[in-house]
Amino acid sequence: MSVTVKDVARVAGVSTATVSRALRGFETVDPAIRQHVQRVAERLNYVASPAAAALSTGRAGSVGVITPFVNRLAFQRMLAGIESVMRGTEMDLLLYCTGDPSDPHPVPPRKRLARRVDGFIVLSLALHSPDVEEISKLNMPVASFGEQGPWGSNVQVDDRAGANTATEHLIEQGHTRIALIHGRDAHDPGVLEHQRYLGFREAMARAGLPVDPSLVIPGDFTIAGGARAMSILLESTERPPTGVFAFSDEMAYGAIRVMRERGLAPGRDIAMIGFDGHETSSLLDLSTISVPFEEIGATTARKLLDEIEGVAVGASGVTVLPTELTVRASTVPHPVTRP
Amino acid sequence: MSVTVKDVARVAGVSTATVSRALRGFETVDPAIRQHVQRVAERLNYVASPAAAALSTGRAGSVGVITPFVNRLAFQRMLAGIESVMRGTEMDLLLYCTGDPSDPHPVPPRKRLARRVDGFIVLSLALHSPDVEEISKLNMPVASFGEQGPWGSNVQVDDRAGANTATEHLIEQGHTRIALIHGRDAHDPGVLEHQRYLGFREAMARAGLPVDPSLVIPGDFTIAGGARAMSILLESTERPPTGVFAFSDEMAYGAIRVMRERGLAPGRDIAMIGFDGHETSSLLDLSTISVPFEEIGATTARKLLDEIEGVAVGASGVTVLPTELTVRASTVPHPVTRP
DNA sequence: GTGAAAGCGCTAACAC
DNA sequence: GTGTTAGCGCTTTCAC
Repeated sequence: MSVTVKDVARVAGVSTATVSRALRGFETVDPAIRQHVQRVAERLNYVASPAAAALSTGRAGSVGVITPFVNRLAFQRMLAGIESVMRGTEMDLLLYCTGDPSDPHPVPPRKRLARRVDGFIVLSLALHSPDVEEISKLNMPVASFGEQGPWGSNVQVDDRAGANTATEHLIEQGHTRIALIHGRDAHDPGVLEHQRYLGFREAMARAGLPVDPSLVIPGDFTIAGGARAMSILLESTERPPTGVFAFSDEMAYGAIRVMRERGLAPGRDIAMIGFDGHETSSLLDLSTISVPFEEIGATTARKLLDEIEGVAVGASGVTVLPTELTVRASTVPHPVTRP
Repeated sequence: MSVTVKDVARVAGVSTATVSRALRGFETVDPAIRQHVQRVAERLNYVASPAAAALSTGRAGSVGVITPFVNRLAFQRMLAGIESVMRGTEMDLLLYCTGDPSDPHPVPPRKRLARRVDGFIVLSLALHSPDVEEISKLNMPVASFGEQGPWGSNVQVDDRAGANTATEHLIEQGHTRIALIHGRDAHDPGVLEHQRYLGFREAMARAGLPVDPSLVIPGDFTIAGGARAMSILLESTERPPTGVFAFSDEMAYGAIRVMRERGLAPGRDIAMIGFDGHETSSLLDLSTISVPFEEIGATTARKLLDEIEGVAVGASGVTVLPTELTVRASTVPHPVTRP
């Protein structure tokens, strides 16, 4: 079918073993021969079959990225970071979408994941999701972003502190009636966003402010969901909030849209702060907690590679990356002449 | 190391061939035996080694997505579409970033791509890029979005018509001094955006309007690039344009940011229209040409699968997806009471 | 330093 | 229908 080691060996006048060694740059090969073999391989346009190599070595030569969502800005930014690291590697990048609660996965994850890769990068999977269990059963190198699972390597941001800061910021601006747009089940301790919820509650408690349950609305982490949440806040609440903290910039976008549709201006009528720090948020003058997602992706990827290489067997530990409060006009309407 | 066909065969009391056939649901296996084998495999937690299967069948069991950029909204949306199709498949999804002019790829693409996948989804690669050549040399199933390469299956949007419509829209609003923020080399016929450029020129010509070269600025398809372009338009031009057409929403975002920083409002002071129709554009009241990227991704993926299955050998042809003009306040400032 | 040969785990002829 | 057997293309002992 295509050119194999044998062909290269024959043409180069050496054994297949030597070809294999030469092409992988082993020191134990006579430099002259190595060069010769490489040249022949080049000329023959030889590329080793990854499948055969994988079968023989037991290493797949690739890593898998597992995430519940591909259509979120945070994912895109993490993927960019991962890609930038993997690019310098010989390894392939596989993408697995799973854990999306709305998808009753037809193919059981284990079957998809096992044996195909040398390790996994797990992004933002809920801790108690069945997939997490499957993955850890696979007993392979794993590096994750989000809550630390039953594996060693993990990257986090201090969601709790970030949420705390965001809430404090609203409080400092004089708001006492603060609404929360969370994702799905912020109250559930097994869920990623729970940390943010804790941070929110803490800040409120510290300021002696009550958390009005009718002001805590799910927004599904999407723009549309954020819009729905804001509609609820504006309609079905007798007394609307004066400040809103959304657990993601995207939900804040939706909320802002709804506000505008009703002639309300973020920052002037209702203060709004998001979480994520996406680039588009600066255009909307949205205050937010900036999260270094690109760096998160890159760091997670590097950790996984270390684990695979055996550099950090078992655990390269937890890395906590900082978040940062970015203040814009949606919380602090500055007196800029804005025609 | 782990459980293999042999183990299953031994436990089930049949041959490895039967195991293989049973597990893949062949009709030629006694239903009772098939069930039995499946049960045993299940109990043993057996998962076939993809590497071995690939080596044996000559099929990799995966498809590769090739794109020059991962950090663009358009890519994310196409990827979401691709993923939604691949999810229903047994195939893996590999991601290759290449063709980014700023990256002197250290690993030659051919070596990365050959033999690893059963086919490629090629997104937005410039026609004359070396990668395109490499890919077609590989002689594998390919489905692409963008300009039609030397392969059969292709998905496009009518960029020319879209750009035409956008430009016409500005002209209809009474603009005669219209600036263009393109990506890199709109003049180069081998480049994707060239079609948009043609559409722009046509509309201008038809209206008898001149294309002022000093109003044609590259923006690199990024927010930052769009901002730079707008700065140039506002500063180094004696007479700024009254209307701006950006070849991507993202560049329009940057342009809008710069306008705002100078107290200018899109739609009121300068009309602005983008291209892509991303969700965030509605928040910025940005008029745009909406492109169905999710559908593009899904359609391209389906075409590739067809090619791989042999359903559409050689060429499933070209599919042109429609774009749509979305008018918002950045070009038609409606008299809405906007406090 | 290099070659011969035995796998890696699966599939596909071919024979029964 | 099912089993036997010969690979798929590479890597890797183990001799030399």
